[in-house]
Amino acid sequence: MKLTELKAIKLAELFSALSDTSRIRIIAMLMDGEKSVNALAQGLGMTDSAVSHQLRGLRQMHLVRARKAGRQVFYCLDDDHVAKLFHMGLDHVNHG
Amino acid sequence: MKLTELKAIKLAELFSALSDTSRIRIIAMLMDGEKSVNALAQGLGMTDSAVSHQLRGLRQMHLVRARKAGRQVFYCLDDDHVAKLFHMGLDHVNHG
DNA sequence: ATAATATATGAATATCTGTTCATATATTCA
DNA sequence: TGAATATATGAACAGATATTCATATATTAT
Repeated sequence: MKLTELKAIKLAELFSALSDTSRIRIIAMLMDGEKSVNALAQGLGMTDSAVSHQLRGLRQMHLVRARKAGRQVFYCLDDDHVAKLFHMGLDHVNHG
Repeated sequence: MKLTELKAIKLAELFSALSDTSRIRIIAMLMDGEKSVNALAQGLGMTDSAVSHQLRGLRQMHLVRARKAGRQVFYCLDDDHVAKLFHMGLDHVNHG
């Protein structure tokens, strides 16, 4: 298959965004609907800061989207593309 | 979504396997059919050693499979699951 | 057996990555 | 305005990772 160097880099970046346990768990939580940074941090046993740092990367990859409400920021999955990728990955892991 | 810690780790490992430009390009080449280690190295401008190291990781993740023929080893994608993940990633990158 | 070839592997190194800690920004409340 | 809260950001450090180089293993050919 033909693949420009740029696309190869973009693809690697996309999968990199999913290549960490913390981010995987963030995305899994967001599948139940939007959550604030703190709610995510609480749910995952991480500091707000660590979660915020990770969300930045996910945002840049367009995997999550932010909505500001007062002083909170609620994050949700950017589109169902993300969930599809996630589930397809799970299928592979579950040895499908 | 509920996700055991083990599954989260497995998922992250799977996507990690796709999180590097070299491996992405290896997989892209293998979409055209099986290739020897040296053929991959030539095609990618990498050393045989570097490619071999990466193939080991891809093998352990069950993303590629090896077939030995004489002193050569031919690699191919393990199943079409891999190609599907790859293409779905491309869709996202191509902003679908 | 010896040489040559294809791949694999281990150690070393340079780079990248995730978390922490301190601090900044923004918003609400008193 | 000033205190409190939610999130973001930068620097620094520890741990992971990809490549290189040297070497090992396995197979074929002479």
